[in-house]
Formats: sequence, structure tokens, C-alpha cells
Amino acid sequence: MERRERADAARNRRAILAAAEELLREHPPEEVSVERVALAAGVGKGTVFHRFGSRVGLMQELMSERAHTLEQAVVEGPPPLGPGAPARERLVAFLDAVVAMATRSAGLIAAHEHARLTQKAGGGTRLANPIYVSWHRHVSALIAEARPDVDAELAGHVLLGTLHTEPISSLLHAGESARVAATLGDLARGLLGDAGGPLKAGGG
Amino acid sequence: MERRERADAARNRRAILAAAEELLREHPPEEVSVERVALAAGVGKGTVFHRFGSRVGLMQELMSERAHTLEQAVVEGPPPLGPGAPARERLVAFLDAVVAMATRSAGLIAAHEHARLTQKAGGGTRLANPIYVSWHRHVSALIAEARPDVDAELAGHVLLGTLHTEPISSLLHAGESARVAATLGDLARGLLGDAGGPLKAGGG
DNA sequence: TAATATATGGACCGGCGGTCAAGTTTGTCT
DNA sequence: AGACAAACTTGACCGCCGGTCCATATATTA
Repeated sequence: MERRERADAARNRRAILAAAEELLREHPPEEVSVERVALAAGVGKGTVFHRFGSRVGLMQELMSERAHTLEQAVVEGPPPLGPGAPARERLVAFLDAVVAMATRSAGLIAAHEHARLTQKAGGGTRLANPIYVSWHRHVSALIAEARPDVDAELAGHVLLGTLHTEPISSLLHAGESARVAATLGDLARGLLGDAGGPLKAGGG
Repeated sequence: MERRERADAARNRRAILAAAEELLREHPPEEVSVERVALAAGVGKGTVFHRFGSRVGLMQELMSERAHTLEQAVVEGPPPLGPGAPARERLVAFLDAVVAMATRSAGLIAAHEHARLTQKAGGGTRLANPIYVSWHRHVSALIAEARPDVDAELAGHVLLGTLHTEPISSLLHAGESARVAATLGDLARGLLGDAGGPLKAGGG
């Protein structure tokens, strides 16, 4: 049987995550070094690396926290997000939800991207991020279900990857998330061959 | 009247660009430091910074070189890339061309992204990259022309920004550019309300 | 309380992008 | 040709980064 995490360790883990969250809320990612996070959390730099392995690991842990609720809503929540609705509606609902989450976490997403690109070992692709993988699986499954003839895997990357992109990310940060959600919806509906085209929803 | 660039300076500039190009062809971006480029070019590190200002500046210069021919084809070349064809066809042709260029420059694009995110001054958004700006202007103008009701600016960012994204970029590197071009075409046609939907072109 | 597994912290490492003052080369003018 | 100024080159140097290491401190268990 596994030993539980020690109490002080758990306390520090929470302190580190909270400090990182706050720093990312108020500073651009490249100004939030691991050392600063450690300082703000009141722990040593080594402790952060011991807990999270690397800068990337820390960012991924933060993202996991936030993604958890969305994950649950998708697998067992009510339609249109959860099972039961037609694929096209589920896809649009999911994109809306992801955009909403990305809006709340704009700085974090940028920081994660920043960390991924600056890490020492070059092998870390985005496909090593379990959250991205699970979201992409969901999106491409929905696309494939509605349109078996399109390249669902790739279209999924386009729709999701966009949120990691700098122009979009800064738009989210500026409060324009409605536009982003609308445009992603237009693209998704267009791809899935919605009757009436993107006009109806895009104008809102 | 402006003085011309000195002969030795011009020689060094070309040596630096050539060395950077070669290194990026054979190594992942995070292994190509400015110092290594300088070493490979047979010049001092300070010279690189003197010529190009920063790592980002160097990468942008490389991209500018490659983008030049495409730029010309767009403004004065024959249709469907150049003026004369309907917006929808010009858009698809342009996306094809951009994908082709991105395929040839996959390492460079990644390196530019890498440089952008690791630079000291945090102010450098992608919108400071003149090539991206001009391409985006072109794409969104075409979208707006064909579909005044959609958010052309944003849709343009989605279609173009995708190429800077890691899953797509690695696919390009792996020789799957046809899939990428097809999917972008599907999305573009879907958004623009192509009769018949994405089926026709996406299946190839 | 004694023993043991676990957690801690900060000095340390190699390497990065970027700076700069001092030295060298080039083009120009007489 | 010679002399002069402007342009160019250079590499030691700076501050900082992500990551490592291990002597020390602490929580847990018996």
C-alpha cells in the first residue's frame, strides 16, 4: 500500500499552485520564473522542482486543476455538452466551453506554451499534454461522427490549437471571447455542413 | 543620401543567414543558439546582434527572404493566386501556397515562435511580424469580400495561426502537407459557404 | 523516544540572450 | 599615397534562467 503524501508536502503543493496562479494573473509568462514562484510561495526553489519535476510540470498541474470540471461535464453531464445531443451540437457546445475556460486561463495557456518551448529537453510536444490529448480526442471524435469524410484529426487540431495561438490568446485576454467562440462555431458548422451556413450564429 | 552597406558587412550578413538556415535544417530550434549561428558563420556573437538586433530579428529576416516570392505572386502574379480570380478561389490558392512555404520552412517557423517567446522584452506580439500582418490582411480581406457577415479578422487568425501551432507544424515536417492544405481548404470553403461542402476537395 | 522515510532549500551548474568598450577594416577625400 | 572618420567586429562580461544535488530538517511510525 502506498504511503500518503506528507502533510507539509501537501501544504506546500497548494501554496506553490496558488502563488503561481496569482503571479500568472498579474504578470506575463516570461516574467514568472520558477524561482519567483518559489519565493512567492515561501518555499525553496528545489521544492518546486521536487514536487512538479519541471516548469512544464507545474503549468500542466495548474491546467489539470481547471480542466477537471469541464472533463466531468463532458463525460457525464447533461446535453448538449454531455452525451445525448447530436454531434454537431455537442461540438459547438464543447468549443464554447473550451473558449470560456481558455478565457479564464489565458495567461496560464501562454505560460504553458512558453514553458514547453523553453524547456531543456526538446522532446516535449504538445501531444505529451494529457489535457490537450483528451480534448482533441473528443473534438475529432465528434467531427468524425458528423462527417466521416473529413480529416477529423487535423480539423480538431486546427480548432483547438487556435486557442494556443498568440493573436487569439490576446483577444481572449482582452475580453473578446464571444467573437472567438462565434468564429470557431462558424468554422465548425461550416465544416460539418450546417444548413443555412454560418450566418445565423455568427452575427450574434 | 544614405551610405551603402559596407562590403564586409554584406558578406557577413549573408554568411550569418546561410549558417542559420543550415543549422535550422538539421537541428531543433532550441539547439540553435545565436552563439552557435555566429560560430558556424565564422563571425563573433556581437556581430549577429549588431546586424539583426536580436534573435527574433534574425529569424524574421530569414522568414522575410522566403516570403518575398510569395508576396510578389500575390500582388502581381497570375490568378488564382494573383488578382483576377474570385475571392474564394484566391483564398484557397493562397492557403495552399502558404502551406507549401510553411512546409519548406517548418523548422524556421518553430524557431521564430521559439525566439518570440523567449525574448527578453515581453512586448513582442506576433502582430509585430510584418509578414504575418501582411498575410493576415490578405486572408481576411478575401474572407470579408466573399462573406461580409463573418468575422473575417478572426477567421483569418484561425486559418493562418494554425501553421504556427505545434501539432500542425510537426505534421508539415513529417511530409503531411497535403492533408493540412486539404483541411484548411475544407474549413475555408465551409466558412465561405461553398456549394457542395468540403467533400469534393477534402477527399483527395 | 528512536528509527526511518520523506521533504526541504539554496548554493551551484551550464547555457542563454543581450551589451559594450576597445580594436580593426573600409570607403572617401585631398 | 596617406590620413581620417565612420562603420564594423569582437569576445569577455552581465544577469537570469531551468534544473541538480545533498546536507539538513521534519513528519510519521513503532
